[in-house]
Amino acid sequence: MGNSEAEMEEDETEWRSSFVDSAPLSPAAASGPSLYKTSGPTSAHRVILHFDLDCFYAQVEMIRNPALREVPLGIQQKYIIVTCNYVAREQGLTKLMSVTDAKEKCPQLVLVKGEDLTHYREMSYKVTELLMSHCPLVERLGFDENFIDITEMVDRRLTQTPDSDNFSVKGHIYSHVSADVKASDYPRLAIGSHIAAELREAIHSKLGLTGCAGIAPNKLLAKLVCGTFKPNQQTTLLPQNHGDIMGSLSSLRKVPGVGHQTAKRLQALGLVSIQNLQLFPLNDLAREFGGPSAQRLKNLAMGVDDSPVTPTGAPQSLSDEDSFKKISSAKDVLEKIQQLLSSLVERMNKDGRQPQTFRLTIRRYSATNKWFSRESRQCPIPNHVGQKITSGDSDDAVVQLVQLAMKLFHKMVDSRAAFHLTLMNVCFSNLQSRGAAVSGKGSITSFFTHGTSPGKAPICSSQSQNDSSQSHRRHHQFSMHNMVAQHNPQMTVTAESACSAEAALHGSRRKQSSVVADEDPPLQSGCSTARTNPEETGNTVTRRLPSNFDPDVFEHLPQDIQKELLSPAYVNSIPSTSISSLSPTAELDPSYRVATANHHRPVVPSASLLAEEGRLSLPRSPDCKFPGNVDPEVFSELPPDVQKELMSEWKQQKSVLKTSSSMKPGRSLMTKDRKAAGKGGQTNSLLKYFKPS
DNA sequence: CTGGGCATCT
DNA sequence: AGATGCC
Repeated sequence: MGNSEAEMEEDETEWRSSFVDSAPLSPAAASGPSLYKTSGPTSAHRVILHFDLDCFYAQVEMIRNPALREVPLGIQQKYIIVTCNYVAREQGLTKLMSVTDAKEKCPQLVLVKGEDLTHYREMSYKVTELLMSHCPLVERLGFDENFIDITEMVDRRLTQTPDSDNFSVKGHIYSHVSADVKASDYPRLAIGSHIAAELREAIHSKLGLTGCAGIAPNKLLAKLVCGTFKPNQQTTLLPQNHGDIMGSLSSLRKVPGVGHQTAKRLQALGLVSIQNLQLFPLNDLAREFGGPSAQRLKNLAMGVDDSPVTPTGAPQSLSDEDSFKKISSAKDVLEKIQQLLSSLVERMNKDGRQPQTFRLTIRRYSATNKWFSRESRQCPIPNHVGQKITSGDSDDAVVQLVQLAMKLFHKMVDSRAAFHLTLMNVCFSNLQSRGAAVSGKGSITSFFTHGTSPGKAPICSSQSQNDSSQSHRRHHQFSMHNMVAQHNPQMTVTAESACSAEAALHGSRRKQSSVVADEDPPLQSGCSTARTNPEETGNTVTRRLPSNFDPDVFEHLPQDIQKELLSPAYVNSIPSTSISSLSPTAELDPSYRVATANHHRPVVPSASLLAEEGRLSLPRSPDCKFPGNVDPEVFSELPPDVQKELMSEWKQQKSVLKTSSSMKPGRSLMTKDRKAAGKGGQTNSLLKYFKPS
């Protein structure tokens, strides 16, 4: 593809505007041209980083035991080497090699079992948080990769960098010799490369990990270019080489987003190479994949990827699984479930959120398709069981969950007949934060579960870290010191970093353009929300309030209730009548974005309080339905304990036994409000994934 | 002798 | 619930 730079850029712009989603361009693209249109075509583009840690599991193990650095090391899961260090790679080892093959190639190979992901998971989240402390738009991809949208950070630096003659590009430049490239022609990529270098250095100095970075205008290209120099190096992709890097891929399967199945279907159409797909008529492609998927595939082949960097919150599900040669007795099933649940419940408890749904997955043995065909069944978790998880009554919780799991198991497997399982998985999902609101239409019916354990969900207030220049140091008692200080004694991390990371999460599901508005004043017209949303121009309390909120009521609440109402999960669950820009100082201010309860009744205190007072707010729960012969009025007069018991029994009948008699016509459970409740509730507790233990 | 997670879409 | 995809 001999496209000149300008042509290539034009091409991509036209592709974008002519099809794909008609969504507006990225915030920077929308706000950029007015500020930077003289700086060339690249100004309208995002700057995206992709980070990929080098042989991540092996690095973690080498940190835990430095002696391993000098030997060929493989991380073993069952019979597979999932990754290995570079000493081992020099001897021909690769990822996902069987232990047999690996030992053959490298008899002195040292193996460490890596089936327990705890340490990797913890370190993984430390990396994500460290990145977030510099820039809130971080999206995780697996445990060892992160995307970062640094567009706004770049733009900010650009305005502060008067001297465009001193630009340089850090690290490699794809298919160029750095000296041949005039960095000032690509000021934003050049700045991006410096930010990438700084972030890599931060990860190295504070966490002791090395990794690669790719700098490009979208996630696809950033990921592809990231891998061109390994390990522990970084590469910037210039616009005139977009076509080159796509063309360099040896098969369509190398395109992120094209998996085994998609590659097979493409091959059935005669498409094997990138160019095959680029030239294939969209209509024909759409016949096979449907319009949207076809468009996406073609775009990918062209190196076009408009998908945003979507900040990853706390995980939406926690699961634990084990594979094995054979389980074929009910007793073994029960023991395996118990073992899996014990560890999962512990993790869930540390998370702090309360799971509403439980799922059991199995894989049956079959000579054909051995690693395929998983089956699962799921059901709601009775509230009193969920509370045992949250409250730390783990043993009891496990006992009851095992019962649930066995019921689900028997829905899939007739244990009177012979069976042969090779995998079991237990999963908690529909995770509900303490303080998360369950909203009916228009009103917010909230009930707070939990009550104590203040350390679990710290409410953070802070300001965002400036990306380079000035700093307003403000120290809060925060958890990041322990977290980062494990093996590197001299490092210090200010509380603001961690807090800004947390603050970023508050806005994680917000429109991207509104997320970054930190304390740097120079960013006047750069922030599109400041212009478009009049709510954002004012900082007074009342402007932040939803219209049905009464400030007087709020003021008279106990302080901890106020805190609950201000918690991010609760705030985020509000239908966003006002989208706040993420002002870090606003985070400090208790009056920052106040949530409201339905003001027809008093502001709802915590569920524990309600329960103690004997007023369980049952009818407000959307997935709760009375059997037809129960009078709600009568029910409400029952003692809370009895209410709870009845409720969970009904729920269990409906979901597990699935007897049609107890299933009332009308709405099925768990269908609405998924988004509001689920998404909004999760951000509150991501922090726990960043804390030690 | 092909892990153990996670997410999204349908 | 399952399929598919990412690591």
